[in-house]
Amino acid sequence: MENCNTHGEKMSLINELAQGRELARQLQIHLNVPSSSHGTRESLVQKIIVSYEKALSMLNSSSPASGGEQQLPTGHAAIRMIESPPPSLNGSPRSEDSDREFKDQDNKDSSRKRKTLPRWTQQIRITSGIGLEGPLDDGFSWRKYGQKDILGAKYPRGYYRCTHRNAQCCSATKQVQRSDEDPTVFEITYRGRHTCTQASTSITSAPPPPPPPPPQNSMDIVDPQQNEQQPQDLLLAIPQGLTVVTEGLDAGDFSPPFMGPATSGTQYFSASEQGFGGGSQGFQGAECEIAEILSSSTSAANSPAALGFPFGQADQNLCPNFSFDGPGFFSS
DNA sequence: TCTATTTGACCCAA
DNA sequence: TTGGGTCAAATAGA
Repeated sequence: MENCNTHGEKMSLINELAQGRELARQLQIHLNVPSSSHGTRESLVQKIIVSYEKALSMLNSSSPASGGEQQLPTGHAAIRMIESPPPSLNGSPRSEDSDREFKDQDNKDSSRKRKTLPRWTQQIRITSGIGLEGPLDDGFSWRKYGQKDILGAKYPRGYYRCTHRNAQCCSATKQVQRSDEDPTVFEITYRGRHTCTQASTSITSAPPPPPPPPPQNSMDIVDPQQNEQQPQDLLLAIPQGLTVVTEGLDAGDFSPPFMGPATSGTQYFSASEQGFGGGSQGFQGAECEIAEILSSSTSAANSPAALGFPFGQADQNLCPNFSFDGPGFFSS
């Protein structure tokens, strides 16, 4: 474990730096996109700063000796990364642990600790007519468990967890935050991975499409051309054409090079209704499996390769239909 | 009756 | 101390 921690720190550091670089690239791209919102740029700058500060903090205080816990001294969003440092190590016991541990018996290793789950973000832009009902439907059953106004954000953030949380101990959650700068853009932050089999079960009856994002470092690029869409209309009826951008921002355990530096820059998913229907099932099923694979690999895990692997393999072994390119995102 | 959503309160991390 | 994340009771809808 300690090794993992030490190694983990290193990885975290690397990830932070790589993330910073990625974000800088994104920013660069955004700067070249006239229609890119100011807010987006700012948020990128923020992320870059945070990222580098974290990296510096790690370096400064970094005596890996500190076994475990990757607390970031200066305390910013210490959050993120880390797949599953056992709660016990993670410290901060307290009533919380005693209480919750009890309740969250299922997800022991990811208890309710906020920072222990890997996170990654997708930005989804609704460009035209895909029905947007409730939370963006990514193929999984989510149950809303909360909503909160976020400081500085125009729109409240919705909190969702996997419907099968109890039944199948699935600890996946997601947060949906609509961009205040560009209401057509939804930032979806996924946490944890689906360990449930809902995908496979729901598949039998014609369900929806695909999935959440494989953690990966990519970009959040907004299609300039789509920018003209009107929020209201879009929200009511989104014809077809939804763009999804993922940022593996917080997936500390995922190595940046995952997608390959050159290509990772632009993970720009677009989906049409057609895309939804087709391949979605397989995708979905695969996704869940992937989640499992990831879970295991990440917890074991230190090797980026191991992380990248599942996708490539899953793609072929688990489900031929698995593809990021055609994943639908909203089902109706 | 069951399931999902809403919402106020609580707790934790920063 | 504050903001974010989660819980759980109340409520609504199927």
